[in-house]
Amino acid sequence: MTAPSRKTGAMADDGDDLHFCSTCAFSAACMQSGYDKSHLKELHVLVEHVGPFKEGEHLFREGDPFNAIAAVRSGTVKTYVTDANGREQVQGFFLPGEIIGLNAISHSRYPCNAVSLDSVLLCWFSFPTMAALATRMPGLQQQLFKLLSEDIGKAALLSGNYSADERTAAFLMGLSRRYASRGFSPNRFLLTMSRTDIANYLRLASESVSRVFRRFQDEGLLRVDRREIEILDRARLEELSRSILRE
Amino acid sequence: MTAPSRKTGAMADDGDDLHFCSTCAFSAACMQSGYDKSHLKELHVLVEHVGPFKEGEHLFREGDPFNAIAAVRSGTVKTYVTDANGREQVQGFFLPGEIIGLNAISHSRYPCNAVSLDSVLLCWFSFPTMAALATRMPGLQQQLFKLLSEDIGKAALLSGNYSADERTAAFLMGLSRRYASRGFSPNRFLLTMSRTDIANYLRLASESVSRVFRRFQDEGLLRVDRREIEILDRARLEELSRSILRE
DNA sequence: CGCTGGCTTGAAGGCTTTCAAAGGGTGTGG
DNA sequence: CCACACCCTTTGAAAGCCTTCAAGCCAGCG
Repeated sequence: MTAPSRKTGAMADDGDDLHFCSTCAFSAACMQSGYDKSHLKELHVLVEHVGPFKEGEHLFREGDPFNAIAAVRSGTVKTYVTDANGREQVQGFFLPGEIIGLNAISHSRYPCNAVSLDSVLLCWFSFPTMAALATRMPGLQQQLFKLLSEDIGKAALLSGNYSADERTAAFLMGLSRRYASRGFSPNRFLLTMSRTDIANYLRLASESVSRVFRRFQDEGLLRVDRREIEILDRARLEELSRSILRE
Repeated sequence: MTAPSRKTGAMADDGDDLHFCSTCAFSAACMQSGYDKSHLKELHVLVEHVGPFKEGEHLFREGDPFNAIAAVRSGTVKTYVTDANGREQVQGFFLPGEIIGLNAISHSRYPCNAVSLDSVLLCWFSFPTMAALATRMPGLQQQLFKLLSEDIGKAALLSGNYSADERTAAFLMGLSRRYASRGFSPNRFLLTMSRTDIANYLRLASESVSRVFRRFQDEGLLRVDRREIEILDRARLEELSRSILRE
């Protein structure tokens, strides 16, 4: 699967008039044959390219009226809620090609905050428009069902009572796989989030994340230099994360 | 919202030829006006009533080919997976009117086991058929999106690092509300699952569940007699579960 | 050069688990 | 109808893992 023709500059990799970014979660629905150009065009027309958002800028906040889902085009997005004690609970990190806002469909408002961790570009899809189009494009409907269903499973993953080691390993292997599927190295990547963010996501104290990283490094599983990660013993990390990722 | 006409006997409360059980999660899509009888009939025709399943009987197992979702008509269903260490991880309990199998849509196979905790009757919906019908019934499509989206949120609820007290309180208040919405007493109900099941769901040791129940009783929050629960201090339990249930 | 904020490291404490054993229903067989 | 066994549940005590608290470290930056 080769990338579509690209433009250069800040708004790059947004595909041309009749093609979508190859990394987008909707690409399967868009690029498959069987639909005529008019359908493709309809889907394309409902996309609104927005950004760039600067680091720390919010894409939406809890309680904002919901009307659209978003595909990350570049950068990383963190979603989170603030609990009764004022503590931040990170719900997820979204890499390019991944979809934000699916958990808002059942409400009329976004149930969480979304903030950019670096420079972020988005494709914004009006959800009512997309749902209407889905009634005429079974492939699109199917893709939406699939994305929604996947997120149910993802949310269940970290709910187990796993050890700090298992959680951390699963987090790293998860990132590794997702980067790999975008064509990046699975064994060397940069963490775009802080230790605190990772800890809030894994439901650990940030000190615990530090300690696990340190120990993983001492045991030769990986190399950590600030936010730079290198996987050294993939097999062992897979083993540790097996119970969470269910391969 | 009154119940539809009912029959007596084992297969009771399945509605008549043109009405669905009023407690079913699809009732909103079915009973709303705006659809003519033929649509209702189509939806009704794709339903297959099955059961009763006896306690401990499996509705499906992890790895079984997926082709249908199910609405619980009566009884309680538990879904679970077995992790790498052979430990059971309970994913959820499903009361009458609730839908099982939504997390299977993204796979071709069920990603978990489903077992009945008591005598269970089901409405079985062929998912391909339902999806096809949804392209002609926007209300049905919307309802499916909504149910899927809700489940994402539900799965995220218990993933926080909450205390045993908060988890237990949230579990009880959650059950209370769900029973209440079905027309049962919110303050007195029977637990259909064992302490072990509750513990596996809440990610606690079963001993911890016992201890919390005991302490809640000593503090006058509730009365526990084996599987019989009576809520005595609803305000305090709501308070405890607030951070999980988010109001 | 010193400040700031994120990260790391150490030690003490707490909540939950684990291990162990007793209690109490339920069902079966005598 | 009673006795016994089985299993779920409850209770107690010790251990473990992670958190909390506290302080030091390091890179980036004004």
